[in-house]
Parts: sequence; C-alpha cells; structure tokens
Amino acid sequence: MRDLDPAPETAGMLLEWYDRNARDLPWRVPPHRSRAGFRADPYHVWLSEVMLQQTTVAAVGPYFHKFTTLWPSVSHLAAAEDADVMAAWAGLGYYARARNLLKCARQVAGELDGCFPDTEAGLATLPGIGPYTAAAIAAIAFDRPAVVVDGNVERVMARLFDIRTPLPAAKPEIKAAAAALTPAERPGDHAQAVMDLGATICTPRNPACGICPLMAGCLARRNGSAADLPAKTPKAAKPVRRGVAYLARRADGAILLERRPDKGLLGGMLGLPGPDWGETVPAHRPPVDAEWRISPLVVRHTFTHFHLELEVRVTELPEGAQARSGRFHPGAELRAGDLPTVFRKALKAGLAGLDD
DNA sequence: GAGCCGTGGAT
DNA sequence: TATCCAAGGCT
Repeated sequence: MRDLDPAPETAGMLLEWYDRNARDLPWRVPPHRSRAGFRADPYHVWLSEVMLQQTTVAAVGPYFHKFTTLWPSVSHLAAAEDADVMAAWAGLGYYARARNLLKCARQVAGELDGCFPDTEAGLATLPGIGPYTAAAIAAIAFDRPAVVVDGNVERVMARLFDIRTPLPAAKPEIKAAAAALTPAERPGDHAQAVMDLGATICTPRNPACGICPLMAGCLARRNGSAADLPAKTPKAAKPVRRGVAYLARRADGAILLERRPDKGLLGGMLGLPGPDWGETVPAHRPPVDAEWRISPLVVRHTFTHFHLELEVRVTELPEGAQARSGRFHPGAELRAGDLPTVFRKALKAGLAGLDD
C-alpha cells in the first residue's frame, strides 16, 4: 500500500472550511455549538444515519421529521407497531432498514435501558448498524475518533491521494488514507466536513476544484485525474422482469392488499397481490375468481438490479367478497403513501382502469 | 467478494 | 431515454 501522509495542515483547513460552510441539517449540531461542547441526540444521529444510507439528504428530510414527530425517542419507536413503522417508511426504499431499525430500537430500549452504546464496537453489534454507521454515530454523537468511510469519503480520499485502484479493491487503501486524516479533536465535525465537502464541492461529476479548501494538497488536481476518480469496476446490465398485479375493489370501496414476506424484495411491505416477478409471468391463479380486465396502463419501475414491467388487472367485487389471501383495506384507511412506490404506481394505473 | 435490496434527481 | 448515483448492510 502506498504511503498516504496528508499534508499536516489539511485536516485543519477542512475544519475551518466546515466552520464557515457547514450545511444546516435538522439532525446536526452546527459547528459553533459543537465547539462549545454540545452533541446531537444519539437517537437523532442514529435515525438520520440509517435513513441516509444510500439515500439523499433531500429525500430523508421529510421522513426524519415524520419519525421524530411520531416517535420522539428510541423508547417511543420501540413501542410502535410494526405496520405503522413500515407504513411511515414507505417510499424511502431499502425496506430492510426499517425492519432493522425496529429491531435495533427494541434492543436498545429493552436491553440497554434506552441508551445507545457509546463505542464503535458496541454500536456495530446492533442490527442495521454496519461499519460506516457505527463509526459515524461514535464520532458524531460520542466524540470518538472513529474513521468514518462512506461514498463521499471514498471519493475525497481517492482524489486527495490520487488513488487509482478501482473500488471496491481500493477500500483498504482508502480506509488508511481516511485514518491518516482523522484528527483527535472534533472527530465528529471532521467526518461531517469530509461528507459535506464530497456532497457540495468534491462531487462525483464536475468537481468544483477551483473553490475547494483542499486544492493545495490534492494530488488528483495536480495530476489532472480528479474527474476520473474514484475508479470503479463496471456494473452488470439490468435485466427486465415481468409481472402481474391484481387490483380488486369491493363495492364498498375496499381494496385487496397483501403483506409481503419479511425477507426479500419489498420485504414486510404492503402490496397488490400477484405472482412473483421473473423473466416471464408464471402460470398462476388470481387472488379471487372473477372477471378480470387489463388496465391499458403498463407500470414500469426500475429497482436496484432489474427493470420491471407490470401489467395491472382489475375487477369490481360485491360487498361481501372474500379473497384467498390478503385483506381488504377500507377506502378510508387506505393511503397510497403507505405503499412502496411500485405499488403506488400500480394502484394509480389500476384505479384509472377501473374508473374509465 | 459479490449479489441482493428502492427511490428520485441529475446529466 | 439511459445511466449514474446517494451519509450501506446483510448474506
């Protein structure tokens, strides 16, 4: 591994930049208060960090507000109903995070007296808290000099040290670089400073090197490689999967929904019934024996690793109708916002087909 | 290590 | 339209 000594003034310049340019985020203690010794509520740090996993600040904002309003502490969250938490998370994606969030909350409330562990190792034992999140909470909430490495840090380090090894093979080298830069003082602000820098200046495309506080010491800028870093091994193309979703509406307006199994795609979430999605639509029976019509609107949706084309079939049923599985949700309690996005789209397409 | 797991915005 | 990508974790 290459020698990765940053210029001695680099970390200090980064913190000075952060003191002047830190973004105002709902879960953040601003630098002037951090310097005065104030720390963020560990519950807020944990909740925001889990929500921010592979998710933009803009998307997280309303969800963070909703969760902290509904459940002001980890103990409140631990006491919540599973279905309420999954419904509140609907639309944010990566639903295993919501299931692990509840597991973690119940573990903290039930076994740890409502207090999060204050060390990186302790945090890392909890569900949904991996290497990044453990380090981030330890640094931000508990002032531990943990080495925080997320996608922003990877990009900033790859450029600062002109690391051309492609990810993920470059991870050890990048971790060493981040460790060499992490200060003993204000490690939480330092971590947030690197991430803010990556989000606003050292961006994936068109990095604003001209206004970067670290421009003097940046090897990629000197070598002209900044725009090409970090290198990544190419990803596989997304295949197309096909499926059918059934929208059954009773005369009283209730709609048939199923809760999906806890594991796998959209695990634990409500959805429209239908066969599993695959290269072709498998032979199957509809959830109710009825006359089904095909909505003219095909739903297209892209997941992490495949494109989906979903046909929506619709029917109207008498008031007392029964289904083989799932539950009819009265129109009054049915909120499209409680569904994952693909089923919000399917519901909309199906209702248009029913009402045309 | 590599596949699985969402979504919406930017380019 | 197609691709990339965002404060990753789990298996």
